[in-house]
Amino acid sequence: MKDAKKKSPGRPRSAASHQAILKAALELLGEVGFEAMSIEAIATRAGVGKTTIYRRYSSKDELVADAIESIREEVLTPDTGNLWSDIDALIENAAQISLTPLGRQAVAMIISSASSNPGFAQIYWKKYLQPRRQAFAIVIERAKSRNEIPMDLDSGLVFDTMSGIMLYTLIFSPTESWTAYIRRALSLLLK
Amino acid sequence: MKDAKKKSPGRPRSAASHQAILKAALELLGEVGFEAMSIEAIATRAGVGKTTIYRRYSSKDELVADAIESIREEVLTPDTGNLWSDIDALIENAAQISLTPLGRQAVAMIISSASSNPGFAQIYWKKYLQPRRQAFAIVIERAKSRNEIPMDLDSGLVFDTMSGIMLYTLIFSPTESWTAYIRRALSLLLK
DNA sequence: TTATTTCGATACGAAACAGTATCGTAAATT
DNA sequence: AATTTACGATACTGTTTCGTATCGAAATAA
Repeated sequence: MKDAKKKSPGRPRSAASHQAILKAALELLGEVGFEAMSIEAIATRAGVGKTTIYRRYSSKDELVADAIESIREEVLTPDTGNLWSDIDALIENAAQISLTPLGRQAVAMIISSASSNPGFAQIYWKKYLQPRRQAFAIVIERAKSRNEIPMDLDSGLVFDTMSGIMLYTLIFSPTESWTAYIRRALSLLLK
Repeated sequence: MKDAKKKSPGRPRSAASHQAILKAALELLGEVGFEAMSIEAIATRAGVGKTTIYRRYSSKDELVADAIESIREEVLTPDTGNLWSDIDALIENAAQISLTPLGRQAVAMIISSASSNPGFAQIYWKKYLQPRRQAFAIVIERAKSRNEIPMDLDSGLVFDTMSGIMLYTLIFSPTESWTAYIRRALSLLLK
């Protein structure tokens, strides 16, 4: 990737502008949502000409997909030696990512595009959820080897259920704290 | 409601037009989504003047909220004498409501408006989810009295978790059938 | 009948954006 | 130095939608 150094002549694309565009896009996504954000607004906020955006992306979908991609956090695979400590770490991590206007908007965008543009949900699944699902499987496997949970537990199913309750409580906030409620749901699954 | 008969003079509002507006709004919501649907498009499809819509609603939010409200299905409270038969009925019912473009769009709309307009999620919660949550509690209570499940099971938590996995699999379809996957998740919760 | 209100249709101004083109300048390769 | 490409700025056309206003016709109450 990076090895494909500068070969062609001419002024190279500005990395600074590129970053500014992605940053502005993410800010606006969190503030006004996907549909309401215009290319012009992104350009203005980024301090960049519209041309500079159109030179890189041919559609808003493309731009936003790239912007979301750019904030991919590293996948967490806690290993504290205790299942519930591991899980608490995962929940805490998820809270930091999801409980923001941007996180909510990203989720909303994925859902609304899921029916009209199934490919987008697929990308999100593959790039974001799948790695976390596998990391979760490792945590579960370790717990199995410590005899903390039954050997035949389907880690994928547990992960999906956990993701589901996280998503649900993202929209309909529980009366108790988000992390506590998630924890309680998981204890139901893993007891 | 209906008893508030015609009192004021003048031509009454056309019930037929009203229905046509709601129908057109729902169709468009399912086809193009909330943001992309215009008042003009709704009016055209309903065979109605824009004026007729603006006379009833002052914003698209208001119109769509009313349209969604109008399709409220009756709340199901199965009582087959067996917990899993009851649950299967509930899952089947949920599948018929949710697994449509319209259902998906409605969910997407609720989520995306949840961050900018928390009131909308509240309305949905109160009018749609809350009654179902209570109906589910009744089903669970009956199962408790039949000793099918532990007495201290938190039916609300189970309902929320079930709703969560339904929501999640609405977006990221499982490899096996939707209803089967939901059933499997529930068996994890209730075993 | 008369007054009142809604009906669908149409026109209108205002605003927001999309997407393209052009411009003079800046930064790179050859 | 010459060439090539990207830069930000600006202007422009075209489209879409909003929200309001106006119209003659229709429906209803007093």
